[in-house]
Amino acid sequence: MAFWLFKSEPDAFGIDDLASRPNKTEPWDGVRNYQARNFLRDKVKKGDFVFFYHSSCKDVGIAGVATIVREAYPDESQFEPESRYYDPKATPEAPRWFCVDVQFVEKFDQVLSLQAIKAMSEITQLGVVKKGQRLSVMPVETDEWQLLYKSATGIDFSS
DNA sequence: GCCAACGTTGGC
DNA sequence: GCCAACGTTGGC
Repeated sequence: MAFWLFKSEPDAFGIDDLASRPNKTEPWDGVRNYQARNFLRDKVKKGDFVFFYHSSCKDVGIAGVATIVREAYPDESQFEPESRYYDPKATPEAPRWFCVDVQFVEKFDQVLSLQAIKAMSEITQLGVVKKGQRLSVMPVETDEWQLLYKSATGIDFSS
């Protein structure tokens, strides 16, 4: 079991949107960066946990937790010419982009802000605090997950 | 809206 | 394979 951080712009799709979906589940599609794609395709497994991060908005930071309920499968939007995620070089026989399904677990009472995360001296590996890491899908070290979760909720994380 | 930091593209 | 130009990301 592993831990991840997924970024999304809440104006487009935020944690409240995930919570209101049928089964509180939604495909995490539209990832169009190869390094992030490789994580999704090869490393993200069913049962893994995800910090749902809100970017480019008023309250930037970790908004809550989700879990992986379906592992990598081809992202349909790459085949749809009208989609903003359309990729003319991708075919169903040779898909280039993948998605996973995520399910809502919990929303934090308040967003664990980027500012607060940066202020935690123990958090040194997380991509959002490191210079030049703008992946939309990134791994989270287990010990840093525990610290961040405790900081956000006041309780120890347990699956 | 600014702009730094990346990633991708394409000519050579 | 290099690298300049261009597009995108994302905090501020």
